[in-house]
Amino acid sequence: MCESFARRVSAEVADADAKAVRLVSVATIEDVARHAGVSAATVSRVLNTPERVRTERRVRVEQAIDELGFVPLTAAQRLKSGRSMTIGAIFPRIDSILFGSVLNEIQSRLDDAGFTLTVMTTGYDMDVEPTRVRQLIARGIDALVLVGGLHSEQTDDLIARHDVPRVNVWAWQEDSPHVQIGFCNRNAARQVATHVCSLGHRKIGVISGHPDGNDRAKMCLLGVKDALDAAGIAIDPSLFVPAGFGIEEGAAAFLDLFNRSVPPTAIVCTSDLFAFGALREARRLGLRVPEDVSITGFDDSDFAQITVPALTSVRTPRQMMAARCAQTILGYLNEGHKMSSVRLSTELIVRGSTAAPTA
Amino acid sequence: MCESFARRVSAEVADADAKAVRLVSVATIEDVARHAGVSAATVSRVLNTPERVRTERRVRVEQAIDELGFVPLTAAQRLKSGRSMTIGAIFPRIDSILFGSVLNEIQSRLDDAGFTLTVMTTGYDMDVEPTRVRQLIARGIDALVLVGGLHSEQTDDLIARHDVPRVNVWAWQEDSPHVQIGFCNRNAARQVATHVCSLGHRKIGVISGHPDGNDRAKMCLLGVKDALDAAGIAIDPSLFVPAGFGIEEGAAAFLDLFNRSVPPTAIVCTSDLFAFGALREARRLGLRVPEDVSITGFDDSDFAQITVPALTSVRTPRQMMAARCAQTILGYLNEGHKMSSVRLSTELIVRGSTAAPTA
DNA sequence: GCTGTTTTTGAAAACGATTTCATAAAAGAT
DNA sequence: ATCTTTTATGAAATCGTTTTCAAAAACAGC
Repeated sequence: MCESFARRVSAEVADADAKAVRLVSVATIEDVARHAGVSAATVSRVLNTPERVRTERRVRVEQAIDELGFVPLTAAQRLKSGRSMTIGAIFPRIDSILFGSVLNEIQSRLDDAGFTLTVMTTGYDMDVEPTRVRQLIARGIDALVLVGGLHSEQTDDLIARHDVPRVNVWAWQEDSPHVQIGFCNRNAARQVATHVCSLGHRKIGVISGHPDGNDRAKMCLLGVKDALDAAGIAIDPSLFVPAGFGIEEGAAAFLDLFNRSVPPTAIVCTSDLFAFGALREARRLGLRVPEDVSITGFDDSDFAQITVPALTSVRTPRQMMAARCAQTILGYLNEGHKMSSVRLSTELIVRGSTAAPTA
Repeated sequence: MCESFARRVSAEVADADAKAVRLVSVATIEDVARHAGVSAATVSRVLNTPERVRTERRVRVEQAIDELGFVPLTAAQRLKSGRSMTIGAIFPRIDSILFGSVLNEIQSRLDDAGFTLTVMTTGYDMDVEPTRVRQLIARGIDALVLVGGLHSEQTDDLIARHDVPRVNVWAWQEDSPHVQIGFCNRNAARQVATHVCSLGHRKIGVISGHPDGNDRAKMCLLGVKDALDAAGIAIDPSLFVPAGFGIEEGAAAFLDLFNRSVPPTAIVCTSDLFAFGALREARRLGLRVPEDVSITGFDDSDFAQITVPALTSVRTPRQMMAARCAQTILGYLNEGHKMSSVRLSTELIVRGSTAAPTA
């Protein structure tokens, strides 16, 4: 009944003194039509195809819209037109220097095209992903952005069944059946690990994300192993320490590695965050970087330049990835262009945190 | 016609072999009803009030829902029930170590309660705010989160007219007419500036965000001035350098300040990012911190601990703010509890980047 | 001024859920 | 077994837009 009251009030207002409209609720398109003395259809046309409404009436309607503060509900639009002008994205988290900047870029590009981005997070828990997909589908998203190439069958199934255009970002694999806009994590990790090997390190610790359910972490590990193999270094699984996301976790993993009887001379981290934690912990332990231990990051975040020493890392094309992702989706939705995969390249950035091991 | 085809296919499937359902589009509640041999009303009840449906039929319906991969469209729900289960938030940006973590926390708390957060950004441009508000209102948000206390008249008006519950975060001011959950920026800035003054600095540079249209920046500047006043230091406007958001901008501002004939002995930054940039630039210029120049940050981000020296900053209660914000909104929406303002406190964290000036 | 064409317009039917209301079925009381 | 009460169910109205379709108005050409 609260609602019917609101509607009644707004109707009264429409008929009465428009100047006095304030703090009054929701006007519908019918209210606007009545206020302007036209039909609802005409109001709708003013909103969507103004060129097919006579100037004189259009102006009158626009005025009415203004006076009543009318905002058309997307829910009703969605229902009738089948498009929600919303793109969904499922990311491990919103924060983190990495995801944030990508989301920001995607969002602002979609915004410019009149689309809205709705972001949901998994907190790195693969099991909640199908739920998120369902929530987004329920919202009628016109397309979906996922992080990484590996997703549960349930996720894939839901997306396929509902025929939602889909783009995977942040990964690129030869044989993926999906549209993917990203880079090869394996290759990127190999780049930085190769650099460390070529400096002469033989005992190399690795701090990575948990590989289960995270293909990026998995691929990074493979890349590091590729490099070790190529350098003829035997893989010692005990030197591979998985860590949860964050600086503290990186620090803890570093401490773990340096509690060994013979600690590594270099630490390869598959995230800058881990490396920051490692750097901090190294300093706390009185270890000099890179003299006592070399440390590398992954992603070349903004903060890689502000540490002492600055962090050797591998630059991943996040801005470009975001831009191409938005562009691909918009091209498909607006122009009907086929979506296609894009493989972006990564670049090793050598800074002060790596050096040859001291004999 | 594409749509009617899809509907036809899904109907056929519903009648035929359900096992074969794959890559087929959207089932409606009617399809489910037909498939289960019940009415749409019953399906709706299974979804919303399952306890009022006989077990035997409920199971049949649940099975049908599963087999058809039915997901109810929120658009239709919104239309009928008036609630969208969506909360809107308008932030300057999604990335940035600060906003990201707050958004993440708000989002995950709302998620737990079945609400979705839709974030829109302004890029620090006040002029686009009304547009964002309009977009969110169009989406039928049940509540809105804004950053800061100062907003355009148009923004306030739209929100009021549409009767959207509103919470301002990230600021707290004595006389605000709105619900605000945050801290006093002025006070926080005063805390850190007072610390610098009490160390004996007399010539203090300030790097802050642009104060126009940004009440947080404005309040921070006032706080710094409060401290200088209290210490009996004359305000020198030329030492107040506004900067755009980011590390680079902080570095540039620092450089500007140190190109003066008599550079300051301490730099107060109203954002950790500025301070990181300043630290980097100081190192590049061969200046020692804190011996040659003291530098302070604002917000105590995670990275304040990993710089060398670690950054003196003022900790702002971001997690708590996010948590209370979500809690307040949920309490109002779900339980009807009146929303009320919360003033959170800040804490000065002294680390290695500040010291007394060397004579 | 009349006819034929084009442009504008409004009435009404969707879109896909929820919800009311009346009826049917089950349970309980005697 | 019958009557009352309670619980389950389905038909139909509804939410606020868009869109189709047919009618009305404007415009042209003669």
